[in-house]
Order: sequence, then structure tokens, then C-alpha cells
Amino acid sequence: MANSGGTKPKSSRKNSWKQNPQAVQENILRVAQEVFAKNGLSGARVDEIAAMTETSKRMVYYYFGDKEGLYRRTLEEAYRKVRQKEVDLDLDHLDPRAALERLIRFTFRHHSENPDFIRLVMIENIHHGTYLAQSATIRDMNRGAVDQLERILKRGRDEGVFRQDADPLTIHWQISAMSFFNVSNRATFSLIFGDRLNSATGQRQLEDWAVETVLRPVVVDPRPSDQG
Amino acid sequence: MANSGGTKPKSSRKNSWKQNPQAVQENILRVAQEVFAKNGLSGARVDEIAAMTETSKRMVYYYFGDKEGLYRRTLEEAYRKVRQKEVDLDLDHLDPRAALERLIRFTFRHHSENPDFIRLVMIENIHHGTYLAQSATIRDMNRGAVDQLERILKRGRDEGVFRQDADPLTIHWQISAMSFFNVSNRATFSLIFGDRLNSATGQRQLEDWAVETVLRPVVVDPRPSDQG
DNA sequence: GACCAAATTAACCATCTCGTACAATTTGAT
DNA sequence: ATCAAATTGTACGAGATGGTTAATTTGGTC
Repeated sequence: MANSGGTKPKSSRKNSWKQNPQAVQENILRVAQEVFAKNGLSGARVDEIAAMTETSKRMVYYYFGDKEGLYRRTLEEAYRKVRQKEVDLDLDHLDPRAALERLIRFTFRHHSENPDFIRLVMIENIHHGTYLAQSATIRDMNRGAVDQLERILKRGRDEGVFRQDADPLTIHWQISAMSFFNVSNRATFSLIFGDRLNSATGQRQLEDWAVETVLRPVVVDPRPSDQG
Repeated sequence: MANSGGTKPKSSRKNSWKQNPQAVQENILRVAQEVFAKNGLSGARVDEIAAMTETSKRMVYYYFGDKEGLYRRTLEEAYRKVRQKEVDLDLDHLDPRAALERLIRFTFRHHSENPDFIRLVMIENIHHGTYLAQSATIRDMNRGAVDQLERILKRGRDEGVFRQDADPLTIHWQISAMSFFNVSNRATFSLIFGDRLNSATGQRQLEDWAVETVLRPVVVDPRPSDQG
């Protein structure tokens, strides 16, 4: 009966509306993510967000206080969704080598398929992490990502397939760097060097390269996949 | 006699000033770079830029037309300076292995020491490369970077120390990814995972890691430095 | 069905910000 | 002497923009 999905809260008729606070907030956040991701914090216009919503500008301020409050909540939601997917990966039952490769491929593809999330993180970095600093929940969520990787590396060390001195944080940094840069700098990179690496085959090639460059220094036997 | 450097164009005395269009423009551009890098294109205020200048707002519009024109010129200047330093590196006389390592270390350190440049590129990517697309000179300058790398790789192949299938554009992409991400995501990364990798030793460690992860897949004999 | 807090609507305001107009003076080259 | 280019200084207007005031509707409760 009730809209269990995320469908439109109201049929946009002016009079005769139903109360649905949750759906209204979700609607606003969805639009806000899109607009903030496209234009940045200062570039985004509250009026534009409101106009794209099924509700009114007043509601935006009613639920989120001000523009920065809306931005903060948008950022939180974006991180929450990403982290959820990472947890669902369930890598602990795979053998370490396969688990690591799968984590890399997942991260690379996930970032590639969610440019809006990447852009929000870029924007947040432009603002020196001011708003992430205000959200303890985001920080706590993300630390789990390195814990997950650390477990994989430890299992690998114990089985003798990974090097002893492989640092989880550094590996995570490297995976993030390539996966993130691949999306964040697409515009300038493509403009300068052409979009060969941005094509379907190019992206596959980069993903393989990411796997290889991460695994080679970590795996004891340097034979990541089908290299001769 | 004339100020051959980039010193202040006027002694800020109201009357009795010298004509020095070049110095005035340089002064404006220097301030603009600082403010745009700090606040982004939409976040930057023309009035603030003008106030920090040795000259007036009127002059900003006199020389650069409008805010976007100033931003475009700022971006051009930033790229120009970077590219100049890359050319000065003069890697063609080093043996391939050393040349590649030096290029990686230079890029990593240079980006690290010039966060404002990184931030301008981030901002430009937020704007989908709109302004870089308008500047053919920037594109031409930067393509040279891959040519330089390609020469190194070719020499390495010919000498039998590099693999045959090493792709210059992919290697450049990888070097850029780590060097860029290291600066661009400092704020969020440090907030979430602590600033261990951001310390002096952490940065040295990452630089070494960048060298290792790039060289290992490229060099035929997988022994990048002093690994046992 | 009266009542009230939460939800929602529509019009409104204060301010910021880009860019310009106006009015002049100074420089430097010919 | 002359004149265009360079520079100063101020004030201001139009429109964009973040945020608010005031009034209405809903839905649950007694």
C-alpha cells in the first residue's frame, strides 16, 4: 500500500497533499546530490534544487536548516551508500589473492559507475574537508574499509603468498588513488590526451593495470594473472 | 633599472606611479591563483581578489574582461609554469631506468609542493574541463609530457631493460594518479585515516611506493631498488 | 468534530556580487 | 605639445541568491 520504494511523494497537485516527511526528505536529498555533484557547494543554487524537487524551497530549509546543512546531509548519505556496498562484498571467504583482486576491481568499477560520489568527495576536498570533519559517523564508517583490507593481507601473510611488509593503509591509498583519479580527472585528462583510456577497452585495460600494479609488489610470486 | 623580477608594481602611493602593464597583470594573476585555488571559481569573489591586489578592481576588468576570463588566464599560467619545469628536467641524457625513476619522484614532489596547482585542476574538473577546452595552448603544452615519457620507454625497450608492451599513456596515467591523489584528497583521507601518510616519513614512503609500483611492471628484471 | 502540532504552501525580503558608468589624472612615446 | 594607453577612485544598479514571514492543510487524538 504505502510507497515502499522511493517514488514520488506527491502527485504535484497544489491542494490536497499527503503528509510524507521521509519521502520528502529523500526526494530533496536525491536532487541535492545531483545538483551539488554537478555544480559544487558554492556553485549549486538552492532555488534550482528546490525547483527540481517535488516540494518547495521552504521544505528544504524546514528539514535541513540551511544550504550547508543540506550539503552535509547529502555528503553523509553518499558515503553511507558506498560503505554499505563495500560491506556487502564479503571478501573474507575468498582466498587472499582472489579477495584482493576482487576488492581492487570492485573499487575501480564502483568509482567509475558513481561519478557523482567522486565529485562530492572532490568538492569536499576543495572545501578542505570542513563538512566531513563535522560528521563523526562518516569517519567511523570508512575506517572499516582498511580493516577489511588488513584482514585480507594478514591472511595472505599467514599463508605465505603476500609479502611481510605490505602496509594496509598504503595499499588502500594506492587502490583509491587510481580508482579515484580515473574518474575525478576524466575531463582534463581526456581533453589533453584524448579519450582512448576512457573508452570501454581503455577502462578495462586500466582496471587490469590497477590490479597488476597493486598485486605485483604485494604477492611473493610475481605472477599476477596470465603474464608470460 | 626596471624591475626585472616580479616585484610590486607600485609603491602604493596614490599619485606618482609608473606604467607597468605586465607587472600589474602578473600581480593580479598571482592573487587570482591564490583566491581561485582556495575558493573555486564560483566561490571566489572578484572584490576579494581586487582588494588583495596592489591595483583596483577596475584594472581586473580592464585586462581580463570578466571573472571567467581571469580564471581562464589563471589556469593557463598555472599549467605553463608546471610544464616549463618538466621540460627543464632534461631526462634524455639519463639511462632509462634512472630517467623513469627521476620523472616519478619529480612529479610526486612537484605536485606535493604545489597544492594550489592541484586545486586549480580539481576545480577545472569540477567544471567539466570547460575552460581548459577553450585553451588550445594548454592542451598542446601537456601532450609533450607523454612524448617525453615515450622516449624514455622506447630507449628502455631498445636496451632490453623495459617490457615491450609498456604503454606510455597508461604509465603517465598511473604516475599522475598517485601524485595527484596524494594532494587532492589529503583533507578527506587524513580525516578518515589519520595523517600518518601525510607526515614527512609517510610522504617519503609513498614516494618510494609510487616508484616501486610503477617500475615493477615495467622493468624486465623486477628489482627496483634494494629489495631482498 | 474540535483541537493542535507537524507538514506544507506561496509570497516576500535583505544582501551579496558581478560588472559598469562616471570622472578624472598620469605616463610615455612621437 | 599632443594623444593614446594606463591607472585611480568611487559609486551604483540589476539581478541573483540565501533565507524568512505568514498563512494553510493534514492527520492523529480526545
